[in-house]
Amino acid sequence: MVKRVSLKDIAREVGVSSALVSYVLNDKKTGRINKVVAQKIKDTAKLLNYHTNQIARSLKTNKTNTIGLIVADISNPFSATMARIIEDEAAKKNYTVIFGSSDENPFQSEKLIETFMNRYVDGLIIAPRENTEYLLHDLVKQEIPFVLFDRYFPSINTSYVAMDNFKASFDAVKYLIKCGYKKIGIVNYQSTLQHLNDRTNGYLKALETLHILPANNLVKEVAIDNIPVHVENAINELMAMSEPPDAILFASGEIALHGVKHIKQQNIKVPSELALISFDEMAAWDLFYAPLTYIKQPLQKMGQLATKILIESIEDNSRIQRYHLPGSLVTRQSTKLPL
Amino acid sequence: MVKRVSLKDIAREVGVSSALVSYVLNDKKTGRINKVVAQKIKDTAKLLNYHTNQIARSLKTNKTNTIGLIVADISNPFSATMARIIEDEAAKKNYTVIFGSSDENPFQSEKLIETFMNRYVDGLIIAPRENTEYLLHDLVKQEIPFVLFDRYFPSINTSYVAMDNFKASFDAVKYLIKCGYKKIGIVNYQSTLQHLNDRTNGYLKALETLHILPANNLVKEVAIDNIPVHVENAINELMAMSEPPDAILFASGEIALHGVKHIKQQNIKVPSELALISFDEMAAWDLFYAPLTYIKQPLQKMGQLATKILIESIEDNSRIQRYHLPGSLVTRQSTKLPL
DNA sequence: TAATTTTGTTTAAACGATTAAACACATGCC
DNA sequence: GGCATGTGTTTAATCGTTTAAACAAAATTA
Repeated sequence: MVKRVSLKDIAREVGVSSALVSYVLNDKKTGRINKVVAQKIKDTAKLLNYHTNQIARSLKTNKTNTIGLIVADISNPFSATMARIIEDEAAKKNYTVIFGSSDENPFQSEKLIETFMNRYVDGLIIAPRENTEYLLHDLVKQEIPFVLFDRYFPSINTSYVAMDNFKASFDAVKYLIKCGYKKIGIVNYQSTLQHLNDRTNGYLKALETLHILPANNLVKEVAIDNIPVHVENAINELMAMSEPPDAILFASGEIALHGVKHIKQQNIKVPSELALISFDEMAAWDLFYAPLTYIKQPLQKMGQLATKILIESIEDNSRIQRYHLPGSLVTRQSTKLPL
Repeated sequence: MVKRVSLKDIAREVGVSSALVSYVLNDKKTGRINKVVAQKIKDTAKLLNYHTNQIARSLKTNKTNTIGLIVADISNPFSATMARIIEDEAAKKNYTVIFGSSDENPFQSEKLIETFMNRYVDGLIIAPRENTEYLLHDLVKQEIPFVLFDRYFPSINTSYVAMDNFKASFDAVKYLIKCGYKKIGIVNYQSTLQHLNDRTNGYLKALETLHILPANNLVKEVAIDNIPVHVENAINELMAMSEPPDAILFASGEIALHGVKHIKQQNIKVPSELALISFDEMAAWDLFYAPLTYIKQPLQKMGQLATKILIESIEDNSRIQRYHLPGSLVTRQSTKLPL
């Protein structure tokens, strides 16, 4: 690699000390510096194609202007979209993003956090996986700024940005009932994550509120170790019931993807035999013969807010902020029109 | 933020110089160091929860163990999948990835490269956008290791990893002909990018080889400024011809997505009235009533190879390597069976 | 004119690691 | 006993910035 230009090189060229060059290029002490000299320094910097060595600056200032982003898996559309929004928001404020996929694996999460800390990221944005509270407690103790998004732990004293999953679920089920569906099932992950439980709870609350008996066996929870198979089984079990559901709420896009594939294969007619609603927006919903009604997460807002909160807490050490943003139900042909 | 433990802290604790601590923790001069002292240093490091300050190390060694990844848009599935593969491969070799989306915008590309260089990334993996040859020439001149992927410029003397787009297209068209289709159209981007031209060229070559007259107006090129609308128009034009095509090859998943949506809306029957093949694997293909036949890119191999080549050229300054990896055609219901 | 203030710039230490070279001491050899 | 060699550790410079403090000269004030 070609040797890069340093402050010293500019200083030598202009015939001043490198301190002065630093002051000029950082617009400090502007009142006192000779305008002519300042201009000459700036010109020379441009001429020599000087660029700050961020590494050296970081070492001195203890600030890297870097955010670490930890998602479940950057290759899934939800994470990727989030990454893009965070990237843009961070860039606006002059931060760069390094990312890692935790793969729903606690060791991996720990390793990522360690890597990021060794690189002295200024803060972290994390979609935490199950059973990683201990890691977050560590972060709190070390006073490292971080913000959770999508998922959160009520017990941990930290900022987060999530959708109001309870209400989104509640509203979706209310809509199904309004359409005339009577037996509504849900397929969710088997998980202790609060945001997923909120989805089931919102579903149950809606049934209760609207005086529909929730049949226990209409709630299916699938293990994350082999989603396609578990989802198929869940649907088979639901449809094999003596009184099978007339509508299903899928608690994530991933679950719905496999669910819809299977339903299509089984020739179950949507929405006449079975109505469907899914969490998350996906391109795939549009290609199904009955485009899915889905719960749209406010990704843009979530990403921007998370980034904003993080940078605020990096820069002003501000207080904890928690948001449950409203989702919106996008109604389409996988559900009938309301009665 | 809580003060972190440095080499000096360990040195003080153990009662040795920080140089010795550095030697021990980096396993250097192992032959000469007193085993007892070495162990004590290691124990103390663990006890104090010491972690190398990568910033300081980087400043001294001029090595950041960081790779900069520049994709068109991290939120699109192709880029995101690639990012994940590169992340994993890089992590294995102890590199971290920072990413940026160029948005098919040359200023943005330039800015990203600059940002990454200021952070002294050890090398770059780039899916370059149109008209950015000048940036890459700069990188070559500055002797910064980089590898292109997906896209490449024949004129630039650099390593790259791409699919053999020409052959993939050729094979897809050959397959369509084998199935009995006679009038085959293609919808591609309007672009000077070699890998996209290869797709059209492979298509043309296949028609020529198999003695099918290529009708010029069966080749449609859409501007990237408003893909959905341009794709709709292209399909409308194709289908309004006196002898409309009986098969269409979509040169990207994005184009196909909008194409299929429109075809479905227009009630054109697939594959009886119109057969479809798309580049790229997408979850959406499975939900269409006639799951798409598609050209699967060897993403895993491309990502791993690109990362491997980059790290090699960072570490051993190795020579240029260029790969055109074979794609594979996954045949499904959007094309009839071969005659 | 001397003291004080202002203006413009430099000095030097620091951030936390790496590493060549120096050093001190022990051991082996003739 | 003297010299070379080996063993174990330290010294000190360096990477490229930032920044408090010092300094020198010019301008202002008393």
